[in-house]
Amino acid sequence: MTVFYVRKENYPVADKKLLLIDGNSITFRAFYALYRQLDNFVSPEGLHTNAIYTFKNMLDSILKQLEPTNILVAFDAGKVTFRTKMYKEYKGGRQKTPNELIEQLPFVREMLTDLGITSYELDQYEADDIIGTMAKKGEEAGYEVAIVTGDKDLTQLASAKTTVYITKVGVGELEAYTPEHMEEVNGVTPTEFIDMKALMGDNSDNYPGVTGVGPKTASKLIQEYGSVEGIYDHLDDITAKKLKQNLINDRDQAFLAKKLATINRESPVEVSLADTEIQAVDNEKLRTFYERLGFKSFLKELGADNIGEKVEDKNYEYSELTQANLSELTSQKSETLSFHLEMLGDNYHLAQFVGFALKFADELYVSDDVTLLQQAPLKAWLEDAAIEKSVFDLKRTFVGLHRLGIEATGLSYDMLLASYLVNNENNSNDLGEIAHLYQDYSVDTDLDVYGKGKKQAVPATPLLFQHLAAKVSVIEKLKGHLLELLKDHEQDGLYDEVEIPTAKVLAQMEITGVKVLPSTLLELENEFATRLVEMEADIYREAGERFNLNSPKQLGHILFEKLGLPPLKKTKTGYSTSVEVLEQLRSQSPIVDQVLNYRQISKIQSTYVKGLLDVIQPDGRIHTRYLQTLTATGRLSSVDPNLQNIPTRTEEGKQIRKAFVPTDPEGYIFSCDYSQVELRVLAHVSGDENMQEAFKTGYDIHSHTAMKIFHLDSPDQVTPLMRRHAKAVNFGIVYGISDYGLSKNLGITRKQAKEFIENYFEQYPQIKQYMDDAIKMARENGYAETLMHRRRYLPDIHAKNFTVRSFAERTAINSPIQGSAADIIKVAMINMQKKLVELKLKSKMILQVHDELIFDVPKDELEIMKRIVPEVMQDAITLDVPLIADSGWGHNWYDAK
DNA sequence: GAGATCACG
DNA sequence: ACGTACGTGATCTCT
Repeated sequence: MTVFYVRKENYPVADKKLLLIDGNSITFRAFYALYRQLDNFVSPEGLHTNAIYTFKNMLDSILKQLEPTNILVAFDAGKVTFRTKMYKEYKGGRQKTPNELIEQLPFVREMLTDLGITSYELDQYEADDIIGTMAKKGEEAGYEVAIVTGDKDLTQLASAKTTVYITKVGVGELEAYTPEHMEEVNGVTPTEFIDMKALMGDNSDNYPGVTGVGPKTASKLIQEYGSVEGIYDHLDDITAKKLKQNLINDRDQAFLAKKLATINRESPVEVSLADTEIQAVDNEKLRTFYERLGFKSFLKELGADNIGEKVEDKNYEYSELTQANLSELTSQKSETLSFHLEMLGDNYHLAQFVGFALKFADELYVSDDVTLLQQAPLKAWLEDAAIEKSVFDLKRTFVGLHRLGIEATGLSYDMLLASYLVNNENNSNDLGEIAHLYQDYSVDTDLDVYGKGKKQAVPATPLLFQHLAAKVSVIEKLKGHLLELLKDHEQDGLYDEVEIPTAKVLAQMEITGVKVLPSTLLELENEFATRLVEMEADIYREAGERFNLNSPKQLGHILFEKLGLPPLKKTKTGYSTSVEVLEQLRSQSPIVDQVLNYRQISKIQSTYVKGLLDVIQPDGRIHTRYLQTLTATGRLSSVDPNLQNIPTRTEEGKQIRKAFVPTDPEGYIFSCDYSQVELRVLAHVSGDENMQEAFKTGYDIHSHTAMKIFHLDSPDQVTPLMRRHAKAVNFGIVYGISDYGLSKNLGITRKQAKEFIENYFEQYPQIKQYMDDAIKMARENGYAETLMHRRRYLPDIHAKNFTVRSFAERTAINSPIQGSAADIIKVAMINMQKKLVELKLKSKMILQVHDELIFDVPKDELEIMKRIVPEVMQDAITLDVPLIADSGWGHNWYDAK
């Protein structure tokens, strides 16, 4: 049987649909869609394949949506075209297309041929012109025409018979440009769109239009006069003087731009409509092609007959361990093993044990009886430091085993941590999902195996055992590749000396937990409950009715409709009632303040008082989990509960901290935090002499900045307001400042904010240099990097959309700073833990809050902790400026300041 | 399950 | 002209 890639039947001409694809544009999009996966998509022979792979996925999605009968994929032929002859700067000044992308283009075309799809390029012409010409041919022959591209230029071809589809963010979505949609978006028809472009010029194609004319003016002019020619025929009617003069000055440019913008619909294309008929798939060639590129999932799609033995077999041969045969293991020996402990659910402090799997000496063993782990020889193996163990999620494994009375050592490889360092974009912690990232489909996701929500359940034994066997096998299978990637990224040090040891420290912290007094929280609960009832009553009285205060919708109705306050800001769904808005309305009605107060107390009551009471364990302690492989910057996060956002900014909120106490009733909560760690990191990486000087001398950095940007001679002249402003600028710098953001934060005008920033850059010139370099580096490398080589990929740095690109640029500035600070405190934690053990102290590290470490300290260890903690933290790394850590202590967390 | 809000660094 | 501060998690409402 002949196989076609898409449905092929005999259609009458009227039902024929010609699909024209802009091959370069789609390949380009495909490349950047999986840009961060560049290193993971490499064929056995070393060719990058991310664009080819994504192209195929996009193609599938396009074909499914559009169901064409004929297809042509058009490619650009080369740099020299009739347009460059007309204007030699055409498309000049563009960034060079990466070689990793160029090398993939021929393979995209080869794949198309194998799939039975015609592709075509024409010397001297662009893909656009081929598409324009073929669309015309199609329309004339009575076909329905669909064009797919990532480039809005082609929308000028939209007509009653032709729809232009623009790919949206993500792989599959298309936005349909019909003539009607064009008018909605631009206010002009597809043909008029050419004239609009002629006036505006095109930055990315590098040709100018008329000075000072953007989309708004262009659209207005075209709506009025119909075309460029029309405008110049009626120049005298134009009243705006500047605009008129610009039009006169740039006349030649406008007419040239129109020629450049117009797609040539009469190109000498040698392809006929018959040539675009879909051909039979060449299965043999396609299979060879997929094998060559290492596309396992596509091979699978080709069907069982075609897969052969290339696709991984999901049937693992394993032995089931039982009480009866466990002793047979005793004679076995191995210096390394892979191990997986399966628990159902995220919270491994409480999760149900499901089973385990281990692999050593090429043998797979599985069991659903975790008590076997507590017996010989398994317990001894797990506790033997000389046996190196590979796992997925070291911390989870360590804590799980600890619950079984096993103190694991020799845990040396963690697939989850390795994968997070190599690429932290995908923050899944599912073994299956992560394996899939590396093109290994031999293990299913937990979602597929266990289901979710109410339907979550452990499957029948053979299925479960297969899953466990698959997991432990994949840990071992991908190990070499991941370790190699770490080396390539110069991340082996970060992995071995920072992340792996951090996981062990965190496991210890989580297991220790922190003692929280329910009695203190219960007292607060009563107090707040009374106050909340009173506040509610006051608000209802003021509002004249009862309503649900927690519903922003109902509150918005009361404030902005019933009471007639001015709605200052809107959200997607209605009026905004956020603090930002309410603070501005304070003076207008007493209800506003009442609502603000209510909100504050209500938050503390539900999230902290009640929330924490619910998670105190029978041992009287709270055991959070730190997520080590989640954030984009390398920080930790804390969940179930989050102990990194316990209130500190308001007095009522702070009360919560009184419930956090040391184990020893006479002991101390000891807290030590880095002073201005992010700014110090910035001073270091930027090498800015003025800022370094400030830190070296020990000035108050915000006052120092105030002196600098307000041109003062002495610190005495700095007013509190100046210092506050300077502080906001310092923070803003770290976030990748903008005048708008700063003005909003400080409630000043944009102009003032701009001035602050300009002064700042004048005074700290190397910081400006750092910011520019950070963006440049990210553009060149595709990622930003911390002091310890932690990466954050920033594919959006190439985005055309200003907002999207700007966000990536700010991230390029911020991530190395925030991330390096995160690296540093991790080192401090490791050294601190080591020190506690070395000195045989009973004090425990119990919490980390980004720049702060908190300890549970017995009474008689306070003095030594006061000496060693700040010292260890300050010595975690040597920078060009000193690191300073300040300590505080007390009989509860509230007093430890 | 998404959106709004607000707690932290 | 574009429309913004960087990084998180929990709770509540409402569809």
